[in-house]
Amino acid sequence: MRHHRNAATTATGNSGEGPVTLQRVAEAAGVSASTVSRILNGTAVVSEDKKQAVEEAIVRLGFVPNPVARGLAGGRTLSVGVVTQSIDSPFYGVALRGIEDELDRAGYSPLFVSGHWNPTEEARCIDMLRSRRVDGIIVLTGRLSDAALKQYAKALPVVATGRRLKAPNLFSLHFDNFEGARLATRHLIALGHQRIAFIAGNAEHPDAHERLRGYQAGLEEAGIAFDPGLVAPGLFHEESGMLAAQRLLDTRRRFSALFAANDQMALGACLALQRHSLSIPRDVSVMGFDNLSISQYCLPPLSTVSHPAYELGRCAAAAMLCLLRGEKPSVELPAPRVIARESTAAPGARA
Amino acid sequence: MRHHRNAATTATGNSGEGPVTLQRVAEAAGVSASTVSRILNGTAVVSEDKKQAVEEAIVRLGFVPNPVARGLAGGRTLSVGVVTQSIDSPFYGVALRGIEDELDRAGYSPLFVSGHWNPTEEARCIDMLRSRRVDGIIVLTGRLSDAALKQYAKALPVVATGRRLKAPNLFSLHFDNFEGARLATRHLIALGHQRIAFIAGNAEHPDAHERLRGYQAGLEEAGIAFDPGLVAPGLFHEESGMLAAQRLLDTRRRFSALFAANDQMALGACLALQRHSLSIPRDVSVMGFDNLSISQYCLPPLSTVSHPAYELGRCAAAAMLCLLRGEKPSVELPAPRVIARESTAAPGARA
DNA sequence: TGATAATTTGAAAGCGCTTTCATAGCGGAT
DNA sequence: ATCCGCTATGAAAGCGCTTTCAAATTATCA
Repeated sequence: MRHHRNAATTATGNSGEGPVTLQRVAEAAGVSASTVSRILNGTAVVSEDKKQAVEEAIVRLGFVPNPVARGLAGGRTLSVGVVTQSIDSPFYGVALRGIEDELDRAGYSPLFVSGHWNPTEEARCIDMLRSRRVDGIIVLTGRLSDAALKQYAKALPVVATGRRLKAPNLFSLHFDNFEGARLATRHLIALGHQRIAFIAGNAEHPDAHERLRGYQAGLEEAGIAFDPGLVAPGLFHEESGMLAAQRLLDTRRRFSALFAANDQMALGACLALQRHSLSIPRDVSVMGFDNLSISQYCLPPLSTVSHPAYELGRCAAAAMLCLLRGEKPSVELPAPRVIARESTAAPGARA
Repeated sequence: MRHHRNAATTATGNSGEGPVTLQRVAEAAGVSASTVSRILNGTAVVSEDKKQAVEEAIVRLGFVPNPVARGLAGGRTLSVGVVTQSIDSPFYGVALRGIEDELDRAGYSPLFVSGHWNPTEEARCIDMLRSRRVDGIIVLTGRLSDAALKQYAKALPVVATGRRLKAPNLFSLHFDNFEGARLATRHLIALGHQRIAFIAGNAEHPDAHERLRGYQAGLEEAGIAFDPGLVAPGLFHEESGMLAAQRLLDTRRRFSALFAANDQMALGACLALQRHSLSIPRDVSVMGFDNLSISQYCLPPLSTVSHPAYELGRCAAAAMLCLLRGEKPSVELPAPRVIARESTAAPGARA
């Protein structure tokens, strides 16, 4: 098992043999390793001439600090751990991209791990990230307790989405699901709908509850009585949306509009509706939540609530960078907004 | 900037102060660090009694080897780099999940980076992964040259998808896009279609060309002349599919079926068709490629060609694990298969 | 039984970097 | 000139592990 050589070596094909280490840079510049390190990290004042010499040597040799060694030595690894729930989630995937982009601009790289909405697994992921010496951790929603998060924040900066939480070294980013759902409901009501069914999300999901409440609030402010028989539970994925719509239809309760707690379930619901020869939006208006990119291309294009995943990721990463710099983050998420497309319309003949 | 403590420490809350290091395990077991290391890695024979003692100590202290230190010392980091093209791709996202699952079973963790279909960026990603001391690299398709990949394989095991390539320490996994596209075309022809339009993929994309060829081959074997006017270029995403279909429609060339080089473009095309008041499949049959999970929920559910992303990821990871063990991988991808759903049917009145 | 080879084991070096700690150099005050 | 307090710099220790190297132990053979 031989040490493999520094990446920079093969990449840039520098002259000398062996990897380009900080030590070699030091020799080339005629200074000590400590000095080079100090220049690299800005941890101390170094005379201008040495600084010049070192910087020149770094460029000439194509030196790239080894993050592994840095990590071991107790320094920063320039990497931040990201706990997502499922690497292939259409919603969070976009958020990951936002994180990636933002982090990249600062020279950091993300380490993605999936917790699968399982607190135990999420904790395991975080331990793993810590053992890999990440500089900070971004937790995209998930089911970890707030207390656990606060605990982690004692050891390294944490940014969490999907909650409102205040603690030292911890920043949380919350999207207003309640307001979004209320807006969506209001939109449906404004179109003239009175009987609006709701497909709820996974009960353990933090967002799910808020969206349900938003729906109820929307109903209430219009003076429409909340009918529990008009809400069906779902699991936030297409199939569950289809099943839920099915069930709703089976109860023979009438409704002219259907609001699903996310786009994926809305899509599934559309299929169920179509199977029952119900046309959208003529017979039933359908509204989703999240504004997945796919939603604008389905038939009919889905009305939904914007939930800026990319921005969410970017903001989370930006907040992390602030924390890492020791500053107090002050980023904020855009407010929810209804995106009216063709799946919603005024109630037609059949209501 | 103080060394933060080993993850295992806070996680398991062990008794002694400070992180649980290999050294501490050695002391607890009354042996030297070397011996513990040897047991951990199986690099030498150790007497049964010491082995017992060490294993007991490991469990008791909750010791978890520090991958960073391991990496530095030249050992394995138990991590493999994965170059994907875009972290939020609906197709590759699923592949990532396959990789994650398979790697996890062997105690490895993936490091995902995105190359964005840009060779320079991909190369940069790989350098980054190498500097982080990954044990191997999985490249999901991409535009890196075969030569570059072979070069990388000299330094560490490489598994690449989307190509046929043989080299020492390098394994490639290829899905038969040609055959898949031929099958799809054949399916359309079997339904009775004669004028089949095609929306091609990104020309620089390796898969795109094969799929086009498969389409042509399908036509040819049925004795249908290939009409270049019936193929429109696309970019593998929804919008480009919509635009391409638009353009096809604008040429006023008649076609009773439309085959898109992937599902995303097929979805976009469906929207364009619908905008022209063309019904699917009554007026035009639409066929996609990839079998994204969303495709079974769109309206109408999309006929497509299975392209097992999850399996692709799993196989790639399994192959990597073989390479890492010094074995020769022998995994193989399932053959393409047509998934007939409701977007394709025999040509109707209007053809 | 003594000598030699084959084992197991520990000490120590090293991976590439950061960070103390100590020293050399410096200007300013006396 | 002399002493003091600074600042810039280098030497060296250390992060947690692997791996050589050599010593210690045991087995093997004449």
